[in-house]
Amino acid sequence: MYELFFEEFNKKVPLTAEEQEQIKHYLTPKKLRRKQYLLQEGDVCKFIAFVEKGALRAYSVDENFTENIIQFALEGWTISDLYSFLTGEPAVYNIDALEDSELVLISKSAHEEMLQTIPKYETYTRLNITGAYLAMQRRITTIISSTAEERYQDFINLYPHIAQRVPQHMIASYIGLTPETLSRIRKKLSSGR
Amino acid sequence: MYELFFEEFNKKVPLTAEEQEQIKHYLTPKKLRRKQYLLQEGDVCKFIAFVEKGALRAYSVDENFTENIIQFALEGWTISDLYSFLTGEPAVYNIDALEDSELVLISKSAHEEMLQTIPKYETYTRLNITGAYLAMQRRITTIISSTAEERYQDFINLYPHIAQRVPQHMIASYIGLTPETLSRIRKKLSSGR
DNA sequence: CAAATCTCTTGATTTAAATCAACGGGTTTT
DNA sequence: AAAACCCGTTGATTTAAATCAAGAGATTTG
Repeated sequence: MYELFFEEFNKKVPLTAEEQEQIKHYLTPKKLRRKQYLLQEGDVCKFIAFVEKGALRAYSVDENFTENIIQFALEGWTISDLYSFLTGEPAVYNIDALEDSELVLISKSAHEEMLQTIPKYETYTRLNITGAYLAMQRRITTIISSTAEERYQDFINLYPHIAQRVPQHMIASYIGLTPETLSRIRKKLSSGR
Repeated sequence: MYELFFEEFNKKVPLTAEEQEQIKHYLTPKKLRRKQYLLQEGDVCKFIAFVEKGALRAYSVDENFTENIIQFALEGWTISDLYSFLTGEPAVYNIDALEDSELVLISKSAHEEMLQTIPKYETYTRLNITGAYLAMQRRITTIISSTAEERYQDFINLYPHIAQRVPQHMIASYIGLTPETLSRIRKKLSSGR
């Protein structure tokens, strides 16, 4: 249990066996069926979820019932409405499972206690958030300065594994396009380039 | 010296007088004239800069010599090409001063040594990057799901002080518009709403 | 297994924003 | 103080992407 979680943790900050045991006590496993919610808009986000298996997404829904995909999380990734988690404000995102999934949950109290008592957990947290920040900065740069076609290419290069598992219209949303536009871009790319 | 830096630090993580002294040894002051570069694309970013006074921007320049503004930093904010700083890769951004500015620089070695030896510095770093991450997520959400007009309104609400000090065409770039489009949006907003 | 729901595609049309171009007022710069 | 540059505005035109609409396979669900 928690194999992948600790594999990823050790990649960032190597742990002794004892430290690993200590951290285990703060973790909670959770299984989620496809289409089940982990979090709904308006609820307070009470955990950070690490994906051991499966795939999730975070998204908002606007006035016209259009879904805006904010984030995907496959195996080895972490997902949460971090703003809600940190501030206690109601979540602005929904998070649900795109496939049957297995998660490792870190509750708010577990998170805070580990930050206070396990220095390596703070380092782990810092490295995680730093990585997420850099990925997001890249995403903004791409969105602001690239055409639709370039954005799609960039996405495919960066996340080929996501492209294979996730419906196309969600990818369209993630890169800020309508499904129709993405369909046409793909057609163009596949045919005469 | 370093008044604002420590004011902001203490807001996030309260320091004793001794800790403050200890940290001071790792800091370097730097003055920058308007239009001077702090960092040029291609150089390795060797510091994190905290703005005591003045205003800076980070931006890239594309094939058509168009500037893409990635970030503004006024008093109390931090600016850097974090990817370059952390990995040692050449910077993809330029950073220069929009006004005569006074900075506090933290070199890479100072940063790493403080992370190792001063737990409160790691906490400070974690909180900083977390805040930057949340701000960036908000920015992405706005860009992906809002019209040009909404993006501008959002910017004005969030950063009224930047809007007052920075040329309009840079704000246009920051929110992903051409200067002409922003000019027209402003006209529309100021007249008949 | 039939119905319902998803998902992607294609076509026609509209629309928001970019592009191209020119101008006038400011502000540096020399 | 003249020249050069920077900045915002406005107009005409183009273009990329959105919207509206319909249909055809897949897949899920009852």
